Amino acid sequence: MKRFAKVVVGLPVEGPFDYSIPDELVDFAAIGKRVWVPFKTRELVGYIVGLSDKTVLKQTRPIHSIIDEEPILDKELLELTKWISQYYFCSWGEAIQAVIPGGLKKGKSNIKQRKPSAIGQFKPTRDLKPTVQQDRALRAICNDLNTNTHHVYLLHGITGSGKTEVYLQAIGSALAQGRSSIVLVPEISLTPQAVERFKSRFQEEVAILHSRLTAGERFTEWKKIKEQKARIVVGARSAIFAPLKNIGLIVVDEEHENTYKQQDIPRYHARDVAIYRAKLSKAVVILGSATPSLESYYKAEKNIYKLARLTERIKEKDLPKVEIIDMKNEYNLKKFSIFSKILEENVRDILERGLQAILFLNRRGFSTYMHCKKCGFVLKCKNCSTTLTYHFCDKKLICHWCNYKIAPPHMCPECKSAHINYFGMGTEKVESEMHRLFLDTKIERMDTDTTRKRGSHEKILKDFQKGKIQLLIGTQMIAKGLDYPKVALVGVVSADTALHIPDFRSDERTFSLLTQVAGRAGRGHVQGKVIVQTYTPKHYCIAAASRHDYAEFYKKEILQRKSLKLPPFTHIICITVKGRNHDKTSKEASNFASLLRSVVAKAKSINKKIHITGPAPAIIPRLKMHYRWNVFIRAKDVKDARFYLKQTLKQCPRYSGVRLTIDVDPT
DNA sequence: AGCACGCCGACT
DNA sequence: GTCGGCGTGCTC
Repeated sequence: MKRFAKVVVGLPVEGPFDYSIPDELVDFAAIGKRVWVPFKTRELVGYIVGLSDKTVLKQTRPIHSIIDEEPILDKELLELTKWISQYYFCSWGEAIQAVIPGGLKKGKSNIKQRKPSAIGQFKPTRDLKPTVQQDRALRAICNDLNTNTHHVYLLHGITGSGKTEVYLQAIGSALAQGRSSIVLVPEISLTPQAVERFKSRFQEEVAILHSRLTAGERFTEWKKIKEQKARIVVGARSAIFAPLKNIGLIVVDEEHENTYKQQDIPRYHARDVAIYRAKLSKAVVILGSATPSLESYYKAEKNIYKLARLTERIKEKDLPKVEIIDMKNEYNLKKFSIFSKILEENVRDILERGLQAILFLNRRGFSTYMHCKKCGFVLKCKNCSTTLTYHFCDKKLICHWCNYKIAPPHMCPECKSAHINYFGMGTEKVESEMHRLFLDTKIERMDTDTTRKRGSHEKILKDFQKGKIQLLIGTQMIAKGLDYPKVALVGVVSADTALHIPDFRSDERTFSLLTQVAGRAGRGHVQGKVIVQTYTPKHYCIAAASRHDYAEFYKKEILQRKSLKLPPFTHIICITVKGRNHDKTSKEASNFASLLRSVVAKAKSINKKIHITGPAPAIIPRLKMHYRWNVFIRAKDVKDARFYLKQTLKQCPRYSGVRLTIDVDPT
């Protein structure tokens, strides 16, 4: 007779906790069900993760009630959440909270269901005849599906090479065997056009999950999946937790996107969770990208993943011509503008011809760096080669990785000119400058500020499609998914703003952003043109992107990562120390770092390669009245890094007035 | 996390 | 005298 239940709760406390099961509930208790339990002075929702006929405790409190008739979590999802809690340093209960729909966390057993709004009729489509390359990839994938073999495929395909058709046919094969599929897409590209391809092919079998669903809508989709009325799930990050049974295939589209990393607890990476979940159910994973992450491509090179390439564009259209403008030359023209002469002339020409243009700019004006307008030199850290950022409070340039500091120079260290200055600009500036230059043009800005309201995103795009907008200015979000035939020009106002973000992945992001942006021009019959403005035209990530050359970029970048001991050669864990008091926070951060160093030093007999850097101020050193300092651990094997961190956390005293947060594999 | 307990300073 | 500040400990 199982008289005790092991229960976890959605708080940052380790469990599980043992509760006794009252006689009248014994027959109904089951693993995966929610319960109401007394917890200290409160009553909380808990999750049963185990049943037992004994306990080591002298005294237990009873479960108050059992909420569910049927378990809401199966064995597989329980194992997955347990792994997440261990890997990402959160409690098991917190990991479970990420898996179930919002309303269920509050102990409700029935949420008012609502049908998601955009259900229309979808004209059925059939499989297209695959190209030779698509066919090669599909054969291998289907073979693994037939033999229940877990493999990860990296599908490296340039824009327009037909990755989606591969996904569709692989899903079809899985379905033919009665196995279900998950397709993860970045939130931003979950547009009606993208969803339509899946709905058209598989109709009612498809459930859609995204962040803009209301609680009722989400619950409707979740139930539909749980009751096996839909066996294909298309959704953003958290769709990886869809309650499907018998999963055969998981697709992670645009696998390099950092929106797959959740930025609050549990800080999981959906791509990595996907791979673990697939392992549990012997499923195939397809990671698709035109610009794969260094991590994934490296694993493909090492044969840990299988590489499948799509190098031909389906409609045989040429990739657009990319022109790089060296802004150093523009500066010598004396009169300074953020637009080069060539960009201005091209925009004018496009507008006169009645076509459309997109101007692209990365925001983040606040991380100011120093650069020389004459020779393009940018101040970097001598140890880490990350860009130094200017701090207004102590008037110094600081490295956010190792805390190296210098006073801002008055003269360029490279060319000795005095034209060295701070740099940073935003989309508003671009918009106002364009208004000044082209008075009667219909210009619209699209970024997180102008798309906060529900539906405004779609409205701007619709207006653009109808031609109500001639010139569209925006950030990341216009880089993806847009496919409008009248766009003949894409201008990148400053490739450098992305490049000089003080982060070791800034090169990678710049390359993929430029590659993606370049794919936006000339989708119709007009020949497209891309203009990229930069002070560093020779930088490999800009030069390689202009030639659409991933291999070239990868070759250079991977050497850099190797010499600096960065991913994929190491895993990083970032520990952030937060507190209200400036001195106390920095002091406790130092204390923590020293303790961590001593723990590692003591265990050095095993001679594992662990690198600890910091504390250094966080990129945003002061946020919401809290000071933030980072300590970084890097290790070849994450297990080692996790082990030493765990040891340190056990030993570390409760620092007064500060709080620690842990981010494994931060982005 | 969030709640109770406990130990010190400012006030009716 | 006691109200309330927040540092500390604990949750089956």
